Amino acid sequence: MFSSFVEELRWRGVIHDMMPGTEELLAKEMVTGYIGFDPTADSLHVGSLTQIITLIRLQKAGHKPIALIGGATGMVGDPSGKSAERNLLDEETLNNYIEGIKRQLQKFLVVDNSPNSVEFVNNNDWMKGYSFLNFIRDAGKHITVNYMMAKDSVKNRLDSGMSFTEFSYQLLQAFDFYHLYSNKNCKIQMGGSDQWGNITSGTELIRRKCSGEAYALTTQLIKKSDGTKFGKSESGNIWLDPTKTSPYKFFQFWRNTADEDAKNYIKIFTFLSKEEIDLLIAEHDKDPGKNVLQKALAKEITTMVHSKEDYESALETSKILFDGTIVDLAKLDEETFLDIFNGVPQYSVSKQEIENGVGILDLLAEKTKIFPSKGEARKMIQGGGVSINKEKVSSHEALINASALIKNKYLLVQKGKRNYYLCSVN
RNA sequence: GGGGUAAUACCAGAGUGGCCAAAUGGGGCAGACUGUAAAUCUGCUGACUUCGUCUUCGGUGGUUCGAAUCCAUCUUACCCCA
Repeated sequence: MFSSFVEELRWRGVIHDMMPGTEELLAKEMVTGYIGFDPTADSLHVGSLTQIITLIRLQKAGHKPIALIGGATGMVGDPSGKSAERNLLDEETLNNYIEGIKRQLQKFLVVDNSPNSVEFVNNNDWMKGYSFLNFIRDAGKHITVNYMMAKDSVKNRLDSGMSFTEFSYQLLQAFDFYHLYSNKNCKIQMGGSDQWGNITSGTELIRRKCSGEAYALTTQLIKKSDGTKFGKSESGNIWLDPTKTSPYKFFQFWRNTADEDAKNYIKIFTFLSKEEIDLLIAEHDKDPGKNVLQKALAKEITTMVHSKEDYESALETSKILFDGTIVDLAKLDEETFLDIFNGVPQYSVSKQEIENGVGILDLLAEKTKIFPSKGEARKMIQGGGVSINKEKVSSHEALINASALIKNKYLLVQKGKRNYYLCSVN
């Protein structure tokens, strides 16, 4: 049963690199493996999802996952993949970040009584009381600067410069691995492909310090077919925290996956079986216009990250916003109506103003902040990009009055096809 | 330390006295087509309450009726010599 883990990752196409012997070890016994999450924000985003899922798969294969929160490493900053030195976070910010990330991880990785239950650790717990002098004697003595300099994360920065602080990062992370190896018999560290250098510093330290054998497995960087960065939307990062990215927007993010990407993502991000996925792909190929894969993706991931209810309401909202008519909207009772617009930006306008009739530009740019200026609102209207109550606004001189209100209270504004805003009057 | 070259909007990159809010490409936003895709085509892309007004071409000061463009100086970057 243990053998399935690497096999599973392989057909899902997520493996980037492995150290020789990794697969054999995983086939032989229950292995403890860890992945580190650095607190660089108060929430994880979809980019971290790959690693969370890898941990879950490890556990499903019968092994024991450890999720490490980088309370200590977060104080230093990982130079991997970074072209310039970063600013240090202050302690208060960092603590907020740590708490936020811990809460999220706990939602995905549930602790139970089984021998392979997930375990949470924070490297600050063993680093905070560890003196610099002891560290450079215990860990530093075993790793040469020459070895550290050979890492890409360092080499790439030799021209532009790099502080000693960031240079030390790989040794800190290596020490984490060593610590977990000797205290928790943790033999594998996993991570994104950019972590290879850091991870192998760890296996090296383990080998030199206690002649131990430890292993590394890294996952592919998630790519988009159009070459842009995965995990961003026009309005920024897609966060896992529902207050930062609403479940509706989260759902839409996956719903809008390109055809070429959907086939990969469904393997990478869902727990559907090979049979189920093959079926979905076959169905998708028959009629790509039906977006079978995108719908399945959005369903699986929204349900996992948020909840079944959130998925259903996002689906319902999408149906009404994209396929519904204004009549459908008006028919809903008020509670359902508001529910639908839960994830949509809202503005309120005074009743008085609407009753007197308000110019469309005033409404869009002044009464609300849907557009930053009248000029921009005008340009968008002239380009045919603004709709009110699903009807295209044809003139920037249009006047909005009470007769336009849905349910006597609401105005639905659309910027383009996919950006909705709700104005309520009171 | 000496010499050369450069700095233009989100990025790249033209422009070298008035026709310059500044070519072109990319990116972004929107429209058409479609499938809430892709590709393609079209429009917008310094700010502002249209006409029009205002602030921009590394900083500062100058020449001129008029400067992104000429001069001086400073800053920064790259290159060459030491």
